[in-house]
Amino acid sequence: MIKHSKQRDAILEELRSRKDHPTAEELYFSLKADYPNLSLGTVYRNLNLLSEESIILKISSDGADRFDATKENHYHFRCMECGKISDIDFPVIDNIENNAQKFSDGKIMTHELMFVGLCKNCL
Amino acid sequence: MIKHSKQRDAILEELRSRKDHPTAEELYFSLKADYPNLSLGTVYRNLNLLSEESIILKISSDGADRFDATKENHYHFRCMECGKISDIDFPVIDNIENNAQKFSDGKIMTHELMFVGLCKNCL
DNA sequence: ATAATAATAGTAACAATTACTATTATCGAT
DNA sequence: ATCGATAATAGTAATTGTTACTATTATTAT
Repeated sequence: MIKHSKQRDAILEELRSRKDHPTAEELYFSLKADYPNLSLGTVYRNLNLLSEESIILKISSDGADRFDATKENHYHFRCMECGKISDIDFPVIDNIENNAQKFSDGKIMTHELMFVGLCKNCL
Repeated sequence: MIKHSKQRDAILEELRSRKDHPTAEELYFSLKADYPNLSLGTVYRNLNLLSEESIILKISSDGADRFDATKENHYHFRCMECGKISDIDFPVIDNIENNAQKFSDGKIMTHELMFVGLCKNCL
């Protein structure tokens, strides 16, 4: 049975308020101001819990995992220099999972598209 | 100046001989039979070196990074249950980087497409 | 063959994440 | 509202994946 917690609410709210895709540690430091005795483990535990529930998205990349509060599928851009990940407004490719299904003997359920290059800052 | 090494050759050869996408540790144990005093650090160092040279591809995912000897762009399938990554023979989407470029203020250089679901084994 | 130096093995250090444990907060039943 | 059961937390320790360090070995140009 899952109980409410102020910390979890705050973590989700903070993540939703940001358009970047922060790491657990970045969220932790942002929240530390309002919740001085928040624990980093709590941030990790809740982010994992929320991503298991598909309420948020976990993005694995070089270095620390990043998190994204947007639930509808959308695509990302990663800077190969600084590692920052941002959304890209490229329209989601319709039906691609059905098309890909014929090439797989597993069951395709979703897809992730990452564009990679150099961000404005690093150029 | 870059010098030859038996270890590097063996690592690349082993990676090329496999159609899965092993982790550094998996490669290390495979090679250990033929190179009993191979060091895990050597495997990591060479895999990083080879991926910086774009001779191989590093795939970051949940848990340990995985490596792929195929240089031309192609797509992958990740099992959300066991984490294994395999190739999928879906045709590479032509021109997608140019199309995406208009949605980005950075410089898009490549793209990565990952299908996610359940593999045959885990179904 | 020699000298310069890149690469290695082995180990220590590090960073990101998870596990553990005693305490606290939540929530349903009274 | 209080109580009891237990989920969640804070704080810390442990684990995992990876990189850094150092003395030794291997490679290559001369």
